[in-house]
This record gives sequence, structure tokens and C-alpha cells, in this order.
Amino acid sequence: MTLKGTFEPSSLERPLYDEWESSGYFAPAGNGRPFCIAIPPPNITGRLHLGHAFQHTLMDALTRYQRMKGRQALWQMGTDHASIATQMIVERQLEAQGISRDAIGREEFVKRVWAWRDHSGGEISQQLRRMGSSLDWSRERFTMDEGFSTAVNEVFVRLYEDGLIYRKKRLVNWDPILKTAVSDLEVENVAERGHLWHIRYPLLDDRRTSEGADHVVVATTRPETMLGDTGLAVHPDDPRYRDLIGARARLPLVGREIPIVGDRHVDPEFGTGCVKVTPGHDFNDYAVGERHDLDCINILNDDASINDNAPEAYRRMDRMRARETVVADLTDLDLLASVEAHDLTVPRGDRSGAVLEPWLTDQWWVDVKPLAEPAIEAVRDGRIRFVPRQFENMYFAWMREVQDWCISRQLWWGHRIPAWYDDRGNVYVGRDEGEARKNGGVPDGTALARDTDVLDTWFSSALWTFVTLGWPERTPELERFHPTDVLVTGHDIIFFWVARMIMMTLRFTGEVPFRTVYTHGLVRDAHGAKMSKTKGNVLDPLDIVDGISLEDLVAKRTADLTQPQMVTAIEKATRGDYPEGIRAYGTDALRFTYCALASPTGRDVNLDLGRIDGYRNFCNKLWNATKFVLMHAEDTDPDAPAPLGLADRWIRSRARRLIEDVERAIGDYRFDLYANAVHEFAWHEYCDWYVEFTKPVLWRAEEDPAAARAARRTLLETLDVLLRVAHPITPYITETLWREARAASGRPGETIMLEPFPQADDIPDDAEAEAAVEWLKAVVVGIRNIRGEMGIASGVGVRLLLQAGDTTDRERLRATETLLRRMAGVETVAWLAADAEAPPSAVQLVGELKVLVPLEGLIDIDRECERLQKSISRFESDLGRSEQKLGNENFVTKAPAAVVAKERDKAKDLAAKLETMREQLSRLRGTGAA
RNA sequence: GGGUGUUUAGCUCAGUUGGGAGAGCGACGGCCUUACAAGCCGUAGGUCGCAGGUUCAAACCCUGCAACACCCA
Repeated sequence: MTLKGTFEPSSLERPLYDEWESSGYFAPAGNGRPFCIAIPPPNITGRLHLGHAFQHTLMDALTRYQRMKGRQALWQMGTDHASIATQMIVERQLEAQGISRDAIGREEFVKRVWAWRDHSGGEISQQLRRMGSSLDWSRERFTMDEGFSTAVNEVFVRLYEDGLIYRKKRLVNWDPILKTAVSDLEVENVAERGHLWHIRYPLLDDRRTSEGADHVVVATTRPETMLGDTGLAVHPDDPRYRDLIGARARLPLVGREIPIVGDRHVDPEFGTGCVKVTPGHDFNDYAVGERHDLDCINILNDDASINDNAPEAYRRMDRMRARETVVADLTDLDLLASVEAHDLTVPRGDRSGAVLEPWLTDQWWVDVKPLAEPAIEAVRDGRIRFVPRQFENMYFAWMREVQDWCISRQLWWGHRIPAWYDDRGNVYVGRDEGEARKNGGVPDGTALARDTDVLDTWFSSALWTFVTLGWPERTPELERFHPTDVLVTGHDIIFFWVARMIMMTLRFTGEVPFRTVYTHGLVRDAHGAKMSKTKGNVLDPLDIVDGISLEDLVAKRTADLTQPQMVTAIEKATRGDYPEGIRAYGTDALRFTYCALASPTGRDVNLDLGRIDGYRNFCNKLWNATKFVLMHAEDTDPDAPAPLGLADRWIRSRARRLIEDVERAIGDYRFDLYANAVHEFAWHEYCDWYVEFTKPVLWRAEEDPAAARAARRTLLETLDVLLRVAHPITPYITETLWREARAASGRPGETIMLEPFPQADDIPDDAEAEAAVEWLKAVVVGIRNIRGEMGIASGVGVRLLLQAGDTTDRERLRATETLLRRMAGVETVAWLAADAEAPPSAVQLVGELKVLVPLEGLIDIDRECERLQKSISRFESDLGRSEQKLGNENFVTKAPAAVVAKERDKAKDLAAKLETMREQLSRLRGTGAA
């Protein structure tokens, strides 16, 4: 029995997933306690990126682990229609063909989006499958599938009936490119350089300022909005303007008479202390206007051009041109007092990048406060726990200040709002038109028109955990799997999604949506830069899995850019970062890397290919270790006794420790510790030591067949444990190797996926074996150290002398001598009497035991003296520090007795070692001189 | 302006209730030793951001400062 070929991830991974899927392994099974994760539904906007792959790896690891622990594990699959983002993609594609969406109409447009959804959804599924995700595809959902639409209507109607959804005309954030309202969360406040224009507003009725001027000066960053001014405001306590409250001014360019009001919200420090009030185009001014009963004039069209409420000269101008024109006209009239540079915050749409305008429109709103209170409580009382914890503060802070949520969007792609209007503008809400009619008592003859708006995409995703399980039906899945166990997501969508899910789920199921929220950071490139198409530094996870040539990568990154001038820079950076393209690392290596990088603080992750390279090597190591095991696996006599040797007992005990460590790590969501524990055990215990220990036994099996049998069985059984422990992280290679190993051991088992996760208690804790092997390792490392530093070639055997050991040392040598000889290249071993004169030797201490390698014929004495001097200096400084501590009376009296005792032991040990080394040095020097 | 987080080896990061500073990668030296050169053996490298404080004892606790990142206004 041997493993064929070499480790080639792609040929090994591809066939397995199909087999798992068609065998139905991903569906929840058995009678164990249910476990459920709902995938954060990827947007159907395009292909998945490295951040998705990161989060999917963690979810899959958790799901596979729980499945192996015997739980009915469901990882719920689904995708999100992503209203705005998807509509933009399809619109752009149509534009490229010279088609506008208005030209083809709503129905045809929506049809094309569905076609896009099929395409993009297909790509996403393929990517998820290649990453090994054990999702239950048979239950896949989409936020616009039929059941989801029913549920969305249900929720909308119930909230409306409860008075928590209402329609109202008020200022919203308006995106003049997308021509839709957006919510507060979709606004990005960007710091930009701008100007502060100082404009003179002439006073009426012969009023004067305290300084005698016939006008006031107003500072503004947006002069064009003066066309909609309906007042001026000053702080009521401001001595400069106090007396002008109640006076009137004439609005330049427009001619309107506007009042001066006193309002405590005016900041006297800003500009001149006198501000213009434009209730129709500024959130603060709107509030000022309401307090002082000022008119509200809308001067903008839906594309942010000036409308007919402004003077003729400015109509139909874009707002930026209007600004220039207004400033020029004011200059001509000598009404522009001054202009200065000014930094300001500009609100931009997170999707379109357009500068948003506060705009007065009718929109649908959710009254969030009543929903927020129970949602805050659920986190406060611990029914929901955030990992890492600090995100709870962010959550509380936002929830306490939460504003009403604008949920209507003037888009075509999304859930149509279930509201109808008659020709007098009365609104009727219902699950369908019939119900709306019935509720409103609208006779059949009266025509109703459905609201043309759609809902914010987050409205439907807020229902994700319970609607995917069948709500509003009371399905068995809903009973069994809800609340879900853990939500794995980025901290960037805590407000958009996590908070809203908690609110909606509590409202409609009375349950929390999940018990734990695990938030991870963003995946960035190796330099810590955020990945973006515009910057041209994105990677498709499959480019890492399957590899990609430099030319293909450059082509991919420079295609379809919104800023074609970036091509040269992107190409240069790409060629610099990946001079030879990207090698095929395989899914397992990428997954292992993700786990190893999942830090406990939830901060951003810089994905470095060098790191992946190391973990690909790790997969190769597993492959070769298995190859070795299978080469020696043949057990001709499976019933014959096989008493375990010291090394066998040691590795088994270490395997027990591995399981314990991993269980703890997963319980704490410490994927990094999990990965490290597997790596450390597999490479540095199993491969570096145990496999080497078995070689002398296996190569001379005929000398001691029982020992060889014990080694074979231990190799196989420990490998089996290791593979099962590693499987949730690296599913493909562990499945492949596990099947080979199982075949060799003759034990049944179809797939590692459904094997039980190893249990620590099944393996004895063997402290004695661990201590003995630690001793052996220390001696071997000591000799290797001498060999390395003295330049003794690996082929040259050494004579080993031991001195000053106690009975335990002698016992341990007896038990491990064969291993010691092989591991350290030792030809002969002899004990020297404690008082015997040793030949000139290099020395290493293991406790009190002196490990001596005679130097004669091997190397020169000076080199050893140098080496000795180095360790003497190290011992001296350590001892110095220790003695200083012990000399401090406060330490001795105040520190816990155990700490003091430990320090005393340490000092004693160091002193003894130092003496030995000094003796050794002077003896060697004497020899050298002679 | 308010808040949160980060600052540890050349790089990327661990460091669990305060008690002898760690890993991976990289670097350097030696090895194609019959699973693996995608490997093996060995070595070097850190005033733990800065300044104070608490303590017998601080990377860890407290205060202040600096830089960077993100969130909110």
C-alpha cells in the first residue's frame, strides 16, 4: 500500500466536492443537538472576493466541526438581491450596449436583472463549492424568491398596522445620480477642500448693524443654495446681532424678503456668526425653519439641477455651474465680501459616490426606537454575545441614538412596496391589492395604482435567519434550527445588518436571531491596502487556489475600469507584486492561512502570499507523512499483541493534548490557535520526532516484531486523529489521506466528514512517557547543537559520553538509547564516573547531566572555548538577575512562597551549570595550551 | 469634536488571572540522511511606541502624550 504520486491540490480537490454533495453529506442528519449558521447572503453583484472566502472558511470550519461532534449541522445557503448595487451593475452593462433603462422599461429591465442573477448566482455557487463550503444546497434561498417576497409583505403590513411604518414628506438624503433616497447609513462623510464665501445680505427698513453697516455678512460653503433661502439666523445672545432679531433682509439675486431669527443652535464662532437658512436643502436649516415657521422652498430637480422655483437665469443649471454663476453674479453686484479656503465634510453616496442632497420628498419610514429597545436588552442581558466583546459598545452607542429608517427606494430592482393609491392620493396597504382594497373599503370600480418604489435591500436581509427557515410558516426547520447559533460577519455591517436582524427577529419570532456574533476584520492585500477594483489590487480567491499567470492577472485587473488612466499604474504594481504570477496553492492552503490569520481582536487581515506558501508546504508535509506511514503500514498479523513503546505512548499522549487545545480554541473562536496547534503537532511532534523514532523500529522489524507492530498501529491511529482534527480547516487533503489510511488499517468508514471528532478522553494522559521523551529530545538537541556549531558533518558519527547523571538519567538512557543513537548520529555511548577526567570534549547540560562529545579528530578546541564562553556569559547574566531578586528582602517576604522557591531553584541550577561550564573551559584551555 | 482599537524580532502577528519575551516567514551557516529540497539540522536578531505611576515584581494594571487605523457627528 502506497500513496501514488505527489501532492497536487487541484487534482485532489476537484472530484471530492461533487461526491460529498451528491452523497447528501451537507444536509443536517442524525438526532444530535441542532447547530445552525445562516450564511451572510452574498450580493449577486459579481464574483466573491477574498473577504468572502475568509468568512466562508471560518463558517465551514465551525460547521464541519459541529457535524463531526454529532450535531445536526445546517449551514444555510442563500444570496441577496442587493437592490441598488445590482441595479447599477445591470444598468452599466446596458449603457455599454447603448441602451438606457428608460428605453426598455421597468418590466424588461427587471427581466434582464433576473438573467444577471442567474449568471452571477451560478458563479458564486461555483466559487463556494471550490472553497469546500459544506452548505446545504437543497435549502438554498434568495431574498427575492417567492417565499421571501411573501414574508417581506407580511412584515411590512404588520409593522404598518402596528404604526411602526409610516409615509411622510421630509428631508431625505437624495442621490442625484441614482435618483433615489438612501438611508443615513448609506451616506459616507468625506473630508474635502472647499471654500467659505462671505456674502452681503442688505438689511431692510433702514436697519443697521451694531457697527453701523446697512447689511449683514453671511458665510456659506454652498452659495448656490441661497436661491432657496427663507431666513437668516443668529445666536440670540450674540451682542453683534442681538438687536437685529426680527429685522428683515433682502435676499440677493432673488429679491425675496427674509426675516432674521434668533436660534440657540447657531454657532457664533462659525463664519460671521450670521448664517443663511435654507430649510429645503439642509437638515439643520430644516429644523431651524420648523422652529421659526419659515417657508421651505425646493430649488432642485431630482438630478440636482436648479428648478423653476429659482429665478429664470439659473433654471436647469447643474448645481455646480449654478454655484459658479451665483458667485460671479454676486461679485458683479459687489455683494461678495470675501472668499477663503475651508475644509468641509461632504456627504457622498456609498454606491454612486455622488454628492448627496437633502431633498424634500414623500418616503416610507420605520419608527425604529420601539424595535431598538428589546434589541439593546438582548445584548445587555447576554442572550446575544459579540466576539470580540468590544463591538457591543459600538452596537449600544448606535442603537441608543438610532434614527427612523428610510426604507423606500426609487429603484426598479427590489421588493415592490405593498401599498396602493387612488387618484386622490389616499394610500392603502395590504398583503396584495385585494386585501388593500378590503382594508380601505375601496370599491371594485375605483382604480388603484401600486406604489412604484421598492424597499431598501436591508429590509429583507433583516429577516434572513428566520425566513430562510420557512417563516411565516411554522416549519420543522424553524422549530429546530432557530435561533441560529452563530453569525460570522464583518464588523462593517453591524449597523446595516446585524442590528436590524436583531430588531426584526425579536419582533416577529420573539427569539434572538443568533446567540453569538463573531465579527472579523477586512481582508487587505499584503501591504495592508484595502482591496478595490479601482485600485486594481483585488484577487479572486480562485486565483490563489488554481493559480494565475501574470499576464492573465494584469488583464483581469485592468479590464472594465471606471478610470482607464489607472491601467499603467495597476499593471506596474501587479508586475511588481507578482513577477511570476500566482502559483496554484490549493483550497486547503488558503483555508489554513485564513484560520491562522483570524486574530482574536477582529482587526483587519493582511493576506500575504508568503504565508500561504508556508501552509501549502504544510499540506505537502501531511501528504508525505501519510506516504511514509502507508509505506510501512502493512500489518500481516492484526491480532498479534503490540505492547506500546515509550515513543508510542508519548505521541499518543501528545495527541490527547492536541485535542484538548483544539477544543478550547474552537470554543473561544480562536481559529488562529486552532491552526497553530494542528501545525505544531503535525510538523514538530508527529513528523520531526515521532516518525523519526519509528524508523529504527520499522527498518529492523524482524528484530522486534511486536515493537514494529506497535509503531505501525500508533503511526496509523495517530495520523487518523490528526487528520480528523485538521479536517474542518483543510477538508480536501484530510479526506484524501484519511481514506488511504483507513483502507490501510482495514477499519470501516466512508468519509472523514461524518466521522466523530476525536475525543481527548479516549487517549490516556501519559506524563511518564512525556517526561522521558522530553529528556531524550533535550539530549538529542544538545548533541545536534554541538554538531551544528562545531561543524561536524552529518555523516560523521560521534562518541557520546555522559557524566553526573542520576538514576533517572540512567534509566532514561536505557529506555531510549536506540532512538538517541539514530536521532543524534551517535556511534557509541558510555557513562563516565562522576570524578573521572573526561577527554577534551564539547559539553551540553541537560539538568545536572553532562552531555560530552569528545573533540579529538573532529574540531579545534578554540571554537569550543568560544562557544563555552558564550553560554557562560549568558548564564552569568541570568544568575546575576536571579541573585539580585533573591537579595531583595521585599521580594523574599512579599512574593508568594512558590515564586520565591522557584527563583531559588533557578539560581541554584544556574550556579551549578555555571560552575560546570567554567571548569570545562579551564580544562579545555589547559589542553589547548599543552 | 466624541468613541473604539492598534503600536512586541527585518516582515506578518501571538503573548490566556501581573512572576524566566514567542511563532511563521525572511536572514545567515551546514546538509540531495532510503516520507518530504514544498525538505532536514543549527544560528543570529527585541530599551515590548514615549514619559510617569502602582507593585517585592509590569509587554500585561493606572495616568498623560505621540503615531496610525476605523466608527460616529
